[in-house]
Amino acid sequence: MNFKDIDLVQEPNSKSSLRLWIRLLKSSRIIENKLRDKLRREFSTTMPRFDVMAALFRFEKGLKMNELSKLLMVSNGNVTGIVDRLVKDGLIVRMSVAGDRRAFEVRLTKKGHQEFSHQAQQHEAWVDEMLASFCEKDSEELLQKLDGLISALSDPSLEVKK
Amino acid sequence: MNFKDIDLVQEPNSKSSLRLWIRLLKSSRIIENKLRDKLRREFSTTMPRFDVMAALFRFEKGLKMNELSKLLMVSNGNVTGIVDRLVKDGLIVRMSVAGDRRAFEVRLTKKGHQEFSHQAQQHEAWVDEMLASFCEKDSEELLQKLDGLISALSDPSLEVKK
DNA sequence: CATATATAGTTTAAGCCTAAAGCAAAAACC
DNA sequence: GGTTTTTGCTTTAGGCTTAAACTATATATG
Repeated sequence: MNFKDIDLVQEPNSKSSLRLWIRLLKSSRIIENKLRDKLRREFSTTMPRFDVMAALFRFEKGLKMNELSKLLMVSNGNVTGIVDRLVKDGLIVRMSVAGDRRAFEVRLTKKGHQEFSHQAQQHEAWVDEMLASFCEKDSEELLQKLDGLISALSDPSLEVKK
Repeated sequence: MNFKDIDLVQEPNSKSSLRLWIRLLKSSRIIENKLRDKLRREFSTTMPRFDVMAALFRFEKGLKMNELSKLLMVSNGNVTGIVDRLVKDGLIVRMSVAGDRRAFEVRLTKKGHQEFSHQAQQHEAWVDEMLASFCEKDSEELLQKLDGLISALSDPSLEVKK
């Protein structure tokens, strides 16, 4: 992908909601694409793997599969596959939960913890490099606006009718 | 997916760049998930299909495969598959380009145009419904900040080193 | 002109992702 | 206690996505 051509994209004169959504999608796609590229080149890993490990890094005691899937906002079955591969690579482990023979706790292994610590540091540096110039100016405001957006989106009273 | 549980997600105290990126990703995931759901339920279609048709709707004269992939910021091979399926469904056509036997122009068929017009109207209404309450307040500012972000991201001088 | 390089697009392998169906265990109900 | 419903997770089928390899055509270069 060549990111120099992105400015070919020009939005039509639509309502502000739609324009907002298109910008939102575009900015996160740009960042996502760059990060994916870096993760692959530098660490031979992917965003979904990184995301799972990040969640487990934060919740040291471990997470159940369904907690993981809620946290990452992806489907249940999706998590199964990613976790399978991380287990195969010795980066995480499934542990049975006392009192519930259906459930698993997933945790980082020592190797996984080490590997992720290193990756996370670089990852943060990349994000910083990408956003630094923007963040000097007015990141705090954008941050707050996005928070407002997120809570508006999560407000059940506004839930799009099922 | 149950969107009522999204507020379980709480970010750690990290640098503002990282926090900004996480929020950005989260807000677009919420919207993306809701729209995917609606598109599937109402029109039995997907976001990638919708995106391709939207691009072709805007560029009535048609687009070449590589133009499409730049516009949508996805890989070349990805577009091939989506276009294949849309062609099979009679919604778009591949037309040969005079003077270049490698290239194709892709265009909406009459059926595709009709179908998309209808979908686009609903799509805009959904986005509006989701974002309306937020947009009344301060969408214009957020819009401009995202534009600033996008141009900062697209600035080659800041390009993350290959 | 002949060769080299670049461009347009497809194919492939592997992973990501969803919805829906399925399985087993737990919880609720009667 | 026995039945029903719910919950936790996996499997499946099908589509999405990428990077890399590949084919064919076009362009540049000597």
